[in-house]
Amino acid sequence: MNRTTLDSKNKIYKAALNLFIKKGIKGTTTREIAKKAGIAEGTIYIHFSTKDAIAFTLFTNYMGVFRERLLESSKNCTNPTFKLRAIIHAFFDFAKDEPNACSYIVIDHYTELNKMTKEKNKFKDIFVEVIHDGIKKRVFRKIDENLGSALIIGMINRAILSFNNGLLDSDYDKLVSETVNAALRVLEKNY
Amino acid sequence: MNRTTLDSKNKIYKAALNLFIKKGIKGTTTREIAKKAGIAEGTIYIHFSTKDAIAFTLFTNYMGVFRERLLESSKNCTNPTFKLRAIIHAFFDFAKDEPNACSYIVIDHYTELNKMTKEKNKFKDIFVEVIHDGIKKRVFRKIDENLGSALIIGMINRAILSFNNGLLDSDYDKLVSETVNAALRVLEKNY
Amino acid sequence: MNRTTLDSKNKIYKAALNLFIKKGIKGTTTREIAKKAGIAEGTIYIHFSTKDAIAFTLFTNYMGVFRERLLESSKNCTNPTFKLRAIIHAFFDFAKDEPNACSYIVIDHYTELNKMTKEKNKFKDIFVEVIHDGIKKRVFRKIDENLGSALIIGMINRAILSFNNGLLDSDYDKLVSETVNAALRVLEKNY
Amino acid sequence: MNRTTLDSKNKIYKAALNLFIKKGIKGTTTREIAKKAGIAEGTIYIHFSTKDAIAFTLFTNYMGVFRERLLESSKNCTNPTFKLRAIIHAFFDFAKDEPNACSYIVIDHYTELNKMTKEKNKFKDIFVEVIHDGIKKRVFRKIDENLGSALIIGMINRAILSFNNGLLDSDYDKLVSETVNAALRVLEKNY
DNA sequence: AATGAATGAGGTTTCATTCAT
DNA sequence: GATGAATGAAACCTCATTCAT
Repeated sequence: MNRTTLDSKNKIYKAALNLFIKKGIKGTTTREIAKKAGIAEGTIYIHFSTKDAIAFTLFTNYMGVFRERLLESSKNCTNPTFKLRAIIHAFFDFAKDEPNACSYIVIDHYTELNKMTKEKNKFKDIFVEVIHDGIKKRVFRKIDENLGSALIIGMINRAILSFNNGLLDSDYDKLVSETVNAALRVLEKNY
Repeated sequence: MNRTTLDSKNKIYKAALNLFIKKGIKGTTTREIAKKAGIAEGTIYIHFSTKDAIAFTLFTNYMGVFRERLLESSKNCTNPTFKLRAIIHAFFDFAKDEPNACSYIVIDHYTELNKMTKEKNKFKDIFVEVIHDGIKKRVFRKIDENLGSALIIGMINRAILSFNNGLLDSDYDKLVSETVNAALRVLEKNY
Repeated sequence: MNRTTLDSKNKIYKAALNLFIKKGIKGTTTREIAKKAGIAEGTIYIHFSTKDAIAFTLFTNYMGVFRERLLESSKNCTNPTFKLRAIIHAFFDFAKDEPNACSYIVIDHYTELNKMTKEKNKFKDIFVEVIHDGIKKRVFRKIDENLGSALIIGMINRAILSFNNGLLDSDYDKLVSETVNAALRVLEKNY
Repeated sequence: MNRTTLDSKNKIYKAALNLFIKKGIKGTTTREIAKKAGIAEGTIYIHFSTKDAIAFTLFTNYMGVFRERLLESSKNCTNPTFKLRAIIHAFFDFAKDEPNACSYIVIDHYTELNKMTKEKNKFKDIFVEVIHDGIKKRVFRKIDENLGSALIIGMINRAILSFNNGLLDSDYDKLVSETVNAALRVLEKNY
């Protein structure tokens, strides 16, 4: 792949992501994508077989990046509390660095993306494992690990969503530490 | 409105809701709605001006019902802890009684519904008020009330979502009490 | 199916057939069909699922009619010579009554229609059977029946094609009798 | 023209001919031609101005070759019967040596090629002349020469088509001699 | 009120052709 | 000459909405 190819492809990715999170996948037209990307409509089909293929590839690629960042962030922690904190920080960092991608794969597009991906919530297992480990090490209280993950992920999601919508007064760092705090309150024994 | 009218209208509501939560609003065609409702496509336009009007009315109506149920459930509680517990129970009850409506207005369709309603999260204020009251009464710790609401609502949402997707082992009552427990851990002082 | 439906559908059939024989199936656009039929482009898709479905249905329907006319024409003949004559007459009659249909299913569109129909040349068997019978009855000379059919059908096809293109001076009746004569020369013993 | 040019051009001819007879001219894309020829799509336009120019040139070139072979085969025959036999043999030989070209110019693509060539059936005159001569020499019976040509050409076409489609049991030599026999039965006086 | 065929604007996709490299 | 990404006109098809019955 040469420079030009990458350029066009990336322009499409960027434009499509932008539009998908604002108007949904179905709600975004190829004409809009092309216009926003500054290319011809036909060019889309050099790089992708269908409009949905853009949506799918965006999802898959960013989910991969997201997972890696979560895993990377916590790989050196042995203490479950630190590990959980690291993952939550990484989650918020991703939301800050790649707000569109984060909205797209995590926050908003549940229904439309459900049709595309069989392995739903492909990052949930990372939380499950941390919680599992924390329980085994008696740092976390006994709780269904899947429920624990759901509660923590739900808090993070909604916190980011509310922040992005300007509904929160806190600054971002405060938001993160408060969410970590809340997560530990939910999970830790001595609370 | 006579019997027949109501019948047709209700059939449309039911069919549309069903399809909207599965395929999204944009992803659902009027033909599909008519077919599922067992009526002709043209009949839809006797009762609604546009397809989006169905989506909007569904949202508004159910949001009204939902709000009422949350408010009704807690109107006799003075203790913030009991009040919060009551609201969460009402939330889960609504999700059980009207799973489609609940998915539609609360859980899934953030992006598509955003376009329709300016007053986002029209039930969030109920949580905000309870938390505000709890803090004033020194039952809950000091926390940005909007953040607190976001965390609690996020947990509930994701818990219901996970349950509906068959990802949790717990039975429903256990799920509810665990979620209440988690919410109180997040908010109460003595945790 | 009410009047209107039939009207639209028939208009589409007629327009499409007309264009298909002139420009080919691939060479005919849905826009042209709609325009010639005097309907909206979208209307086509109420009655047919795809453009190719029109082509296929046209082929199947007319091939059915054509076969029936060949069979009907010869059902009362026992003498193979008479039978063959009757079938050839029926062939030419069809070409005269329904020149477009005849062109479409028999004469021109070999390549395009091949893709649509597995049972190629669905009328060849009628010729094969007559020849088979004629050989058994010692009226026709021994010849591979499939080759015999091919030769006769080939002559008829090309005769009609040449006539339609204005390349022949003969009037139609002369053309038919000459072709019958040629067919019998090819097949009969005493020639 | 150097070696390379010829190579590319010939690759295009070969690939295009192959695809045209299978899928039609309209049904074949330049991308397919390029792929089958093992060249880039743009290269086509170095050698040909349009896709249709390939189709037209293929037709014209092969028609020239075909005519020459028919003429060459019979140039030393004075006897009309021998001459006709020679031409039919040459026809079948061409169909054997260049099956794709033969399919393309003679057998299949009547409709699509009609648009390209004004002098239709550019080889028909060869048959007309032989028949004319045969009639004059009282070897052939009186028959409209154009009709006679149509009948003979129709038989040959259909015989080859049936053979190529595997519908005939005869071997090729038998097929040829049977067709010659049939042609003479149609034309010769003493039949 | 109910129907469902018809509409036509607009969506997705294809493809012959161009052009910078 | 050769490449293949880019173009954009035009193809096929969809679908919310209308309207005659």
